[in-house]
Amino acid sequence: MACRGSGVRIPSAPPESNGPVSARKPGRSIAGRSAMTDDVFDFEAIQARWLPVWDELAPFRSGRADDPRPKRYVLDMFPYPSGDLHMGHAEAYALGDVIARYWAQRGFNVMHPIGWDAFGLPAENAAIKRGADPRAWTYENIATQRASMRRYACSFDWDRTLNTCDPEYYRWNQWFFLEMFKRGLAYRKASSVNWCPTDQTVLANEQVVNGLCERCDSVVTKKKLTQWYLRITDYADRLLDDMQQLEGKWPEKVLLMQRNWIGRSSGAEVHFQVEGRDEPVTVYTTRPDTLFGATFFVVAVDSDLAAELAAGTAAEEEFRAYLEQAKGETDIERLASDRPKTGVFLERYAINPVNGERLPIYAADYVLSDYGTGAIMAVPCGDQRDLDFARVFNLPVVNVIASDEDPAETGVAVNGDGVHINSDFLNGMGKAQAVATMTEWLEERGLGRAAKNYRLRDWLISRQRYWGTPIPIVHCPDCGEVAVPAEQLPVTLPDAQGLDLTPKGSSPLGAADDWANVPCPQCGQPSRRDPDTMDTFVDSSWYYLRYIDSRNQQAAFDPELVRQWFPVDQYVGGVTHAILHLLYSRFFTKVMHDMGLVDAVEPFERLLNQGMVQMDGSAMSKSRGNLVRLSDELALHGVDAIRLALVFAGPPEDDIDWADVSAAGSKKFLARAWRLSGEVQAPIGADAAAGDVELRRATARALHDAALAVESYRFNVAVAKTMELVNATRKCIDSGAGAADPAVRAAVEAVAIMLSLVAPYTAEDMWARLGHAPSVALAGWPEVDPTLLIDDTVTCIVQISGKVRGKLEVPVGISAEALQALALVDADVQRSLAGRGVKTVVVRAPKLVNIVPEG
RNA sequence: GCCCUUGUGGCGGAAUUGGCAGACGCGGCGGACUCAAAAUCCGUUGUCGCAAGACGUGUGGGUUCGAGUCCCACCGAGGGCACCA
Repeated sequence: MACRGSGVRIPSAPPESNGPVSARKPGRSIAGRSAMTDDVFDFEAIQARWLPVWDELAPFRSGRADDPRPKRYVLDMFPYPSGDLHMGHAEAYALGDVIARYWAQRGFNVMHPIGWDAFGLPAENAAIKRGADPRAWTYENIATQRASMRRYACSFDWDRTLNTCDPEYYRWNQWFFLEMFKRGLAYRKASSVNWCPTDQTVLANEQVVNGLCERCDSVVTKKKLTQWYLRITDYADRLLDDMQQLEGKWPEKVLLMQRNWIGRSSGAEVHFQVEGRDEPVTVYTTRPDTLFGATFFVVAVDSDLAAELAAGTAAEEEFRAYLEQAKGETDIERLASDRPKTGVFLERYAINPVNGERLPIYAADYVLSDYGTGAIMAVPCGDQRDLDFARVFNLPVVNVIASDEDPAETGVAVNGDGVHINSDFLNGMGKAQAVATMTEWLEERGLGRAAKNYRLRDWLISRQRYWGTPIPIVHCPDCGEVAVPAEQLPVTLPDAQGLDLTPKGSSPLGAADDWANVPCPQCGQPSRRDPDTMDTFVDSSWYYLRYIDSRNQQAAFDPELVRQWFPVDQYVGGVTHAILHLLYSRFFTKVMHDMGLVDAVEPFERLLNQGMVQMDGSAMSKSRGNLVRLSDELALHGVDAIRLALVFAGPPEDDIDWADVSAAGSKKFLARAWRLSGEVQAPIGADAAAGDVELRRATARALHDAALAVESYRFNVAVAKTMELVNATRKCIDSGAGAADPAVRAAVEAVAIMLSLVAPYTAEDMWARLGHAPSVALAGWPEVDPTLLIDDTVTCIVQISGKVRGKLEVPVGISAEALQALALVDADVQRSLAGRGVKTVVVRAPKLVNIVPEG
């Protein structure tokens, strides 16, 4: 069976000097010395053999203070403990592990932590459904995932784990919140907020996708509520400008999405007098140059200004009805495209500051109350929305940008650059000059000024749910909002026992009187705790800092340790978090920088977004019936084969269709590689330089190429290079220098080390069979002799008019003249030239000659 | 509608950035071993053609001695943004 040809010997067990290792090898020490047992790749036995060894050796512990190796922080997005790990986790963690293990092999002190994002709605909802305690349910799931992760054998430092639902963790959420509160970065305000009727809680803007709740797809409605916010808008410019240093290190797509989300625009504020009102009304516009084209004025229907302007006018009743109607609309309805414009004339007029024209004021729902000032000057010739509105209400259109088409006729606004007309002192100017001139004109007269605006809103963090971090504020009838003193932190969650967790629009914590009733920390009179909990994105906005010092009882982390490890060198996770989590984390990092806690201003040096794992073209899910269970696949093919299959399937950023992946093929390759380790006959330390030079070249090339591939995220290519080396070694043993050649040992050792990035069990077993002590994970990436990367001779391609017509084997150092001469006398070339003369010859020595014939 | 990304064998995907297209693997085909199968191993596999050869990287044009790679136009797929004044 497995014995092929001659020269196959029975491989010996690892030397006894390995002590604890050989003692742990079932089947090998007892009856396992037959060729049959030793030459069969038994992944279950291999997994069972090495897991306990690794537990003991802990090769990836990163906390030693005296570690002289340079640091590298590799971070995987931590999982949500909603059940066992699935295929998506398997891919993400396999990819992150390749990077972490590679840098460990390269001699870095790699910190590769893992923890659990353990607070949040899914856990709570699942708990409600089963009548279980969310706490018990969460910790059970964490235990399950933890066991799965251990078996999945990522290079995690198990000394650093954290759960965000532990009081020792969320205590520091509360501490940060209070630090922000002190600095005016956390504040409470009444505002119209997004409300999910299913989850019965408010949502941040970022959690509303196309008018639907990001988690449950319910249609989101609006509610006027007083809630806690974090002042992320204070950091808008820095969040935007600091992205320059991420250029080329983060996916362009993510940077673009963040830029769009922040949505900075520049223009001007313009003050308009309103008849019958003392104070002018200010509007924001990106096109102050089109002020002469303003023919009416619009205020957001749900703004305070609209109500004020309507009060006491003949239009008041109509306005009220319109407001009611607008309030009842969901974002879905409001944002529907090609929806006709609606509005109400308020019987009031604003005065255009540049020409004194009276502009009728309308209330409309197409103007947003929370962007800019909630009021706009309407320029129908240049703005499509204003033009649409003008056409519905028969308002005049004044063209201020020269164009062949008349917007009033065509219904298409002219919104680009162009020569200004009908614009008095701007006539004849282009856009840029006109904007500058008008802004200056306004500033000189106190009628306006240059201004910037953002799409980004402050981050609403209150949630009316149980399973989260309590907001550490006490509401006192006299003192108002009072911070819980730092020494009283954490404010722990009350027991869920006896609380009604079903969503009902107010926080379950508010009903826990024993918990909620406290004396005011300032004046001592009876007060109540804030009943809301924090958005779980607060938890994940700084967990990567806590890992650095996760057992610290005195502080969130030691700034000195953070100085050593921060920022994260490589972050790996799904693109689904391109806006929310990454934006919030960047914000937190900047706040902490301002607090003097961290040096860095950006948390994540490099970012890799892995794709999703699908099945038959769509996302795996139980309801679709196309769910591939990770645990089944692991049992069938083994951990290494699944990891290898996922890494080899394609570029990490691309989606993987499990239907296109061959786990069986991966297993076959691993067995093939593993078998080599039993055939090596040269002793440890044999001088490879004395071995077969072709195999030595192949080994050097493979190590070199695989390293380059890993460093540029082309992990699939790194695997292919490993496969090539296995093939070359196989060939060398079977039909070349033979198994005793020292180059064979060097090649197989290189295979084990390269394989250790993707298939740690197989690699470790190979390493032991080669006679080495564990762990292969820290064996070190072999030095490559650069002279082996350069061949003595190369194949020179001879082209005629760009088509390959001949090949020459030439020395690498050949001169262009010699090569040209050689090419021209080549028999194949002469035949193809068929007597035609030579016009020009392009020589790129030593690899290419291109001959251009005459005619 | 606007912006971005992308298009290579039956399939997943390679190609030192302008220099042998299809590395590596899956699948297929042929063979060895086997009573047989599985496993394993060897060979083969872009298309057309018996062959020499011709044609081939979504389509059409262009630049170049030479284009998967650069430029223009179009077509298809995926993603982001979408009343943000």
